Amino acid sequence: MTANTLVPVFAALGDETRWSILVALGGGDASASALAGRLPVTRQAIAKHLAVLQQAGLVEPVRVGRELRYRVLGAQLTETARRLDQIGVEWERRLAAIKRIAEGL
Amino acid sequence: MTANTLVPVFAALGDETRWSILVALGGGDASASALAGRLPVTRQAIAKHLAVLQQAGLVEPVRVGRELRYRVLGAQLTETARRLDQIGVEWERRLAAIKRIAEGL
DNA sequence: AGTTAATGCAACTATTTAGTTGCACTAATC
DNA sequence: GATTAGTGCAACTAAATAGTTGCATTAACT
Repeated sequence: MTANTLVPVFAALGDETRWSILVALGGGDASASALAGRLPVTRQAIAKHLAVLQQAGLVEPVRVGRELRYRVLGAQLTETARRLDQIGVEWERRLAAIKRIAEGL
Repeated sequence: MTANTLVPVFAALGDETRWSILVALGGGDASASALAGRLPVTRQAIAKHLAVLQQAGLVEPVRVGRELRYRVLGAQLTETARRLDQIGVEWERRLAAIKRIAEGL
């Protein structure tokens, strides 16, 4: 499921408007049209952002009648966090190792 | 120290070239010139990327003689991961709450 | 069936950004 | 002191991206 490459996820999260969309979605779901009513951008702009978010696996479409709603996938956020943490820890470990060598141990 | 707003950090991490720079730095430190020898981009491009990474608090400059080296701050990565995880968990919690309501409980 | 409200697609603009080349400056080193 | 290796700054190009408007289409509801 989450055989995701990290970079597009970070790229998706690196935009203020997309965060405001995620926040507007909250724990529920909403369509691009509905979101356009709450945010200061057009529906089409929101639709593009939702496409980016979906591509990154951060959001999932749900058909409800004639409207296409989206909901946030919190699991993808925690999964990304897990991997990022692992990378960070690894970096600290390597840095510590190098420091040890530099100190002539 | 890490009174960072998350968005610039994600934006910084949302670029393949910047990851290759982080990887090239590894646990050690290197100057823009040194990195230019290992990566398929010019020194100036790398310098700009390093500026972005520094702005995001992901990298730290270290003066060594006449050269300006940079080293990865793994702590910032783990800190970011911590906050991202928290957000993800919160989202799942809210989603679960809404589901409970939807199921008429 | 006709109207309405939603989505989908396309073209266009403006801004940002990744990358380049070129040059001036400065600090080591021989 | 001359050379060399490194940084800093500036101008420029090309590509990506955020945003817009406009129109066609389609599905729900009276």
